[in-house]
Amino acid sequence: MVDKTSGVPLHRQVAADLRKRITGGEFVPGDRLPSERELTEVYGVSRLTVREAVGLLRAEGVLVAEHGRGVFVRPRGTIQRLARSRLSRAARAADKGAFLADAEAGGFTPSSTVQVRFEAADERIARHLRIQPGDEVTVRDRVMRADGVVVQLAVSRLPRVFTRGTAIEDVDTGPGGTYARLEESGHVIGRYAEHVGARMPTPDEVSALQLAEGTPVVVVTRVAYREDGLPLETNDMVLPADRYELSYEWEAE
Amino acid sequence: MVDKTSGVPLHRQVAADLRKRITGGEFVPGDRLPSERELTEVYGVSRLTVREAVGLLRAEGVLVAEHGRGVFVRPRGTIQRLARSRLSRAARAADKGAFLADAEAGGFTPSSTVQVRFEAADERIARHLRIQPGDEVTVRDRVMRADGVVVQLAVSRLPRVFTRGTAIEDVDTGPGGTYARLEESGHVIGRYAEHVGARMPTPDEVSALQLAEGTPVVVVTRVAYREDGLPLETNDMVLPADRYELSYEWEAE
DNA sequence: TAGTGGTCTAGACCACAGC
DNA sequence: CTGTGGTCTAGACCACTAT
Repeated sequence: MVDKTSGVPLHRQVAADLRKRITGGEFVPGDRLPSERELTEVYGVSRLTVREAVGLLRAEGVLVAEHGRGVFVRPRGTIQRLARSRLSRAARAADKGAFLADAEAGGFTPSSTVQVRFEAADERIARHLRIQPGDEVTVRDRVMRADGVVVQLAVSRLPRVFTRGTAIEDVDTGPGGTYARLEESGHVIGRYAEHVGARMPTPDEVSALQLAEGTPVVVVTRVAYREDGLPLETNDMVLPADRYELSYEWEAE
Repeated sequence: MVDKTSGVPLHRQVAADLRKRITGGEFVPGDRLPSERELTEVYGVSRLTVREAVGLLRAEGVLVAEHGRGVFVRPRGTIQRLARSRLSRAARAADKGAFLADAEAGGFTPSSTVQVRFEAADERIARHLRIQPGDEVTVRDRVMRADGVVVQLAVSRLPRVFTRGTAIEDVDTGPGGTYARLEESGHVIGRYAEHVGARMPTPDEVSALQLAEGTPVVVVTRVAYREDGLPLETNDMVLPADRYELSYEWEAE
């Protein structure tokens, strides 16, 4: 039950109690909670109050609701680990782009859909690529799937001067992907930088990535530089935070 | 207004319209929206429906509500960039730990509160540190502030065999911090690894970091290795995602 | 004091899942 | 068909902010 005189909002009391029962092991991942109407009787509050409590825990990523079935303790998903080694030249030589290398490591069947288009660089892209805003860039928009489910969105942008006449402007870039084509054109990759952040997804991303409520997205912007330091490509990746962990390692100093 | 026959839930229609008006520039960050009661008249729906719409946009991090004042378009915070160079030995030689180096780069006044305790390693820590679960570890629990506001939580753990008799077991580790003391004891850092993820914060983290609704946290686990590959330390950091961006860079191949 | 968001109730109907 | 979560209304009172 709840204490209606404590001053603590009832839905917070209910949420706290459910959270405690879940972390205490009374409900384990995958379990169905009592229905909302049952919880109104258990706690002696209205249905809206129960729904607000459940809503808090959904926003925290603790619970997921399934229409017509019930409210469940969210099952723990499999974490896919991405290490920087996925960008090794050795992997490219073996005909694999970064995502195919991930797939091999993760043991899933990869597929992806690509759209190619051309646009004018906005201010952020221009800064990353060290070009002028408005300069033409080649844009490769990819939706990546593992065993059929979308797991990653990636938008790659290159100054068009580097892609004209290459397979980078085709949907299929051929073995080794974009980076292999760049190196064939004499643009040898010298350095990578990745900028990592996180935020809540847009509604578009929620549907594209089939995100459960309370799931943030990890946003990675990778910039690939030529050996002389000139930026060649930016790649904006959006990953569901509950399915990915990124790993970086480096020598001290 | 809304279309009550379209089948699309009213609160989603309201949320979509508000989102469009915000991205369209009708409301800019910091602006106050019309009150909930005004919006009920504008859209011709009940107050709960308006509140559900506002709730969606709050969960997305688009809006923030202030009790008694109104609902506002969330102002964009300053992004603090963390690069791996903060861990350079040069910075340590200049008497600065990683956080002080960040502060200098970011132009804020740093302060922090530290608690030291000892505990038995759990399974995850044991795996990272390559010790047995139950082995004693020294735990340094830090709350870091920039200009007085909490910006980062960090929990550092080291096998106690490396810290006994050193200032690492004191609240004040002295110039250069934990890593400097380790190196003085002959444990020279050879390599770092960072594992990066994101999730929604726990209620404790929400209050400790004063997080606005719809703000995920970035979770970084850093492992520092000795030159011979032996793990020396794990550091679990929790950062508000709206205030941080992490940067990593490395040479190709 | 007036206006704001925060909380809560009682009740209703709809859409979906599963027997 | 029953039970589930999803949506919505009308109305009420409380807590906070600003004037």
